[in-house]
Amino acid sequence: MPELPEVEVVRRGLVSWVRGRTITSVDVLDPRSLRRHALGPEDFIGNLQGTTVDDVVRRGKFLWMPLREAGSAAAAAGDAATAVPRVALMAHLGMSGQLLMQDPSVPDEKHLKVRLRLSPGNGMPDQLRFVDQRIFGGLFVTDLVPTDDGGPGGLAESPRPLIAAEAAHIARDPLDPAFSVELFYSRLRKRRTGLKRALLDQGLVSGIGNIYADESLWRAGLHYARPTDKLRRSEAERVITSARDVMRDALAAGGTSFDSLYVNVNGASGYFDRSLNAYGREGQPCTRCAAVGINSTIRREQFMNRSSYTCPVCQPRPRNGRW
DNA sequence: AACGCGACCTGCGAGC
DNA sequence: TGCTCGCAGGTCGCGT
Repeated sequence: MPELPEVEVVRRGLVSWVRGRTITSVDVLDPRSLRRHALGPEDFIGNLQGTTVDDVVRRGKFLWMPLREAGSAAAAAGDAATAVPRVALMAHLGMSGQLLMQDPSVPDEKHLKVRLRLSPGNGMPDQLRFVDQRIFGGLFVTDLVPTDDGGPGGLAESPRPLIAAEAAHIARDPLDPAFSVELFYSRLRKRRTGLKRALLDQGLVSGIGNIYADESLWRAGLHYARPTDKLRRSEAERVITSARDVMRDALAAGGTSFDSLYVNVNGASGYFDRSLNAYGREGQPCTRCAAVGINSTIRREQFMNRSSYTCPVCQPRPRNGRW
């Protein structure tokens, strides 16, 4: 479930099932899914067993669960205020990762990689399973670190002062209430690259992948090759507003899924694929052009070794000297 | 800096 | 029935 809306669908599903539950045991069925956990499966398992899931947090496409240690001094003293989680179970879904809540009676999925057994929870499923066909995703335990990514024009970190270390290098995403267009624009203007490459750069704005980059650019009526250092402030604002709108709409539809690989924690697919205007629509009419009687078809081009979909009429390619 | 690649993987459909 | 090829919602790290 790759881009932001799909990861957020998972986060929302997960939080009601796992918050407050204790991880009783862990099965690592394929250590390749722990590639980013440097100390290996035993360490991974040891770090998780006996901890309690405090929350489920997301930034961009990274998802993590801050963990409370059962045996910590603060917890033993009953001092909830100081029992602040210091570590988190991090998940990145990559291209094909899934987090599924399953009853123990459900047979193992073909690509089941890691199984977490949880303390009993009022009839809720007792297993959290990480399933990943292509193994580009993974799980690992990491520290929670303070981050200062407000910067000029940025806002102070309000809801979550701590960020999982491996997600500290990425920027806020457009659905983050503290996302700053001002900061985005000032960073964007310093880049000398094309707009789509910038949108896909998680250090500049996170959560946007190939689908939502194309959809955001289409909504904003901007071409992917528009040079970032010459972009107008109004255009930068428009593409971010478009990204936010399209991702909110996608979220409301349960995300985008073309097949059973992209499902929520209960295994259900979203239906935003029906609302896509550019991505995957090669040869089909541009809906915006059609609405005003213009005949235009969506074009597919290779860009950054992947497909880009644009309308040649309402997203004109930049020409030298213009813009 | 920025970019172009290859690496990491499995599976599916198209075409022969 | 096979085979090869191209393609897929991502990220990281290496060269230049």
